[in-house]
Amino acid sequence: MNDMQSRLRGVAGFDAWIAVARACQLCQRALQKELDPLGLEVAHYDVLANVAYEEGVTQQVLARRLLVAKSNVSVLLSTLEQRGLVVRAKDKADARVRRLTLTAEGRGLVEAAQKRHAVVIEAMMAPITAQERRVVEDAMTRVSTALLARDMTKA
Amino acid sequence: MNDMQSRLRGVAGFDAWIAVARACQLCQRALQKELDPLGLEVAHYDVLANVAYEEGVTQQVLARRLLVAKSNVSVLLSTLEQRGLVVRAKDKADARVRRLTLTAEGRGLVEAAQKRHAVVIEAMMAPITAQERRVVEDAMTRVSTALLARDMTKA
DNA sequence: CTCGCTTTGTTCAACAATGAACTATATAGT
DNA sequence: ACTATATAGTTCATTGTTGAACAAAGCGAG
Repeated sequence: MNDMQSRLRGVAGFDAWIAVARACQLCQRALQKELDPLGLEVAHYDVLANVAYEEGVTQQVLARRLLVAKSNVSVLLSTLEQRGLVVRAKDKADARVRRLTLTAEGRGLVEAAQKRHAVVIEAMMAPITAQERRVVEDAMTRVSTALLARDMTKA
Repeated sequence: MNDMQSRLRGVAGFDAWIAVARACQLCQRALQKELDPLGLEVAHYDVLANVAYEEGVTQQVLARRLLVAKSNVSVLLSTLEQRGLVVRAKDKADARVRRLTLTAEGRGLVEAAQKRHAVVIEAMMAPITAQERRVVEDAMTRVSTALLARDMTKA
């Protein structure tokens, strides 16, 4: 799916999709490279950035947002907690849920990471006009909706 | 990077990019689900589809196209060869390279898979106009170029 | 109250992808 | 020719991600 000139040439939108998938893959790598000096994996950064955005978020919500398995979130958070970047606090109302917050160190790191993330985004979006960005965002949002609507995403 | 409402709100193009990444992730899942009945992983399908497109392609070229490690291509092909879908033939001119071709069974399978792939692409692209598709393809191509140009992708 | 059913999070075994080290062939410079 | 360097492919140890099974806590209907 990443690829490729693999050819479904007849299918409308195929070439467009290949371009999207390719750009995505390359962006992932670029971001990883940018985060390397911070000793941060993209997966860890994703978690931190989301906790930064919404302090007190739960792991389930995080998993759904990031589109990763909740077991994975659990493991990622164990690491981040051990590194002293995140705190898992028991919710008072519901003893099942853990509310996630950043430590001061975590906040510092995520801010540094976001600066680097911004560099990547700006560099790769530079050749795209504001209008194009709007079209892309709009179109991709509808693609996601279409995929979710048909429930093409889960067993 | 997949995510998220994680917020670099100030950065132009960030939201657009999030939409792209999310759509990508969802598409990946949708395709996998569609290929499940054929007993085919997306990674294997990617390889088969590329060999179908260019018979006689080499593993290195394949790896570069698919943006995966060549060691991975090697393993994937071992599996596919054992399943009788692909043949690795020694090149006569250069004894290092293996030329890849599909068996009759491989061709049959990849055609079936492509039909299913087409279903996914068509479903998700349905709500996007032809003009939008052009904009998206064009924009994403430039994004890839920008990322490659700065060599933001490799150590 | 309590018997099911759902939800949150964890653990674990299986597996897929990676980078590094390696073999073997080929090519270029002297 | 001869060494050095580059390329094609494989192998292997490591790592990240997943799904299934699980424990613990809440919820809802009788």
